[in-house]
Amino acid sequence: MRKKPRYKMGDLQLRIMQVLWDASPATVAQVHEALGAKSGLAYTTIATMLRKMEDRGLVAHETADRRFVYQALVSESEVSRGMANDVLERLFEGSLPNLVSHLLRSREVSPEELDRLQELIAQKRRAK
Amino acid sequence: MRKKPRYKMGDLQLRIMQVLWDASPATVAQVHEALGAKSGLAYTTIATMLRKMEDRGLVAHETADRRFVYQALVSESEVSRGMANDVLERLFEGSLPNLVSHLLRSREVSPEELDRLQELIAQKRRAK
DNA sequence: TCGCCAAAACTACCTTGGTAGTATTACCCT
DNA sequence: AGGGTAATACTACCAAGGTAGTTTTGGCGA
Repeated sequence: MRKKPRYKMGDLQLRIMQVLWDASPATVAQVHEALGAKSGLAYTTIATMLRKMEDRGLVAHETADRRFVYQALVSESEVSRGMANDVLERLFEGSLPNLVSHLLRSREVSPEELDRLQELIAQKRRAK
Repeated sequence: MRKKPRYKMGDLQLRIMQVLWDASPATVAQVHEALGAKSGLAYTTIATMLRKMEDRGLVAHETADRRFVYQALVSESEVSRGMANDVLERLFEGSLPNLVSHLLRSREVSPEELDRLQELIAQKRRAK
């Protein structure tokens, strides 16, 4: 059986996933294109990475027209949840307020963001 | 010169840092003790790891009484900030509300936590 | 049919984290 | 002084992420 693919991944892998998340099935060339511009990575680097990611169950490919078309197997949502929860557990004792408190102290937060946060809380409260 | 130590670290490294954060200067044995109980790691594993971490500038040691006494060089705060901001930037476009929204949807949040969150927002608003 | 070309396959190498065995050292006790 | 012992130093390995060159393959156009 397919084991749960670890949401944990490196930087390049995440960048690749992001490409796949918004340009759903994509060829190696397309992924390379989407990243390569600024990153200056070789085509083969992307191809190798995609193959490794397929081994880990993060993506899958099918062949079309003699070239591989890759597709994400894990959703952005799962990965985000995984990584966010990970930080939460590893550093903030699983407490969302602890995390938020830290972040409010250490970064700029616009009034609009505060509004949105407040709205989110209120909403959650209502949903309870 | 000593370059900015990357807050990014693996699991064991973080666990070791956590020990150092709350038992400030500690010998290898003490760190091992603090972790070893459940983890079953070899003494030398901890020693090796600490040496590697010293190379990366995460910790420093001095010798006392023929053994190394280690001390964290980066604060929990810095590391937390670093890792939290990292997730924020990499996955939530740097938007705290996006992160919170995601987390509120994907995990249990007690009423007390909601209270605390609300309080944090209000407080931040006042401080503005 | 033959060769070119693009894409995939294979191979290789480096770094870092993790894990630990073995060797060395140095102090202290008898 | 000699030996034991506890700590560090050294060495080795493995896995995964990252990076990319080289080889193979297969289809297509001349």
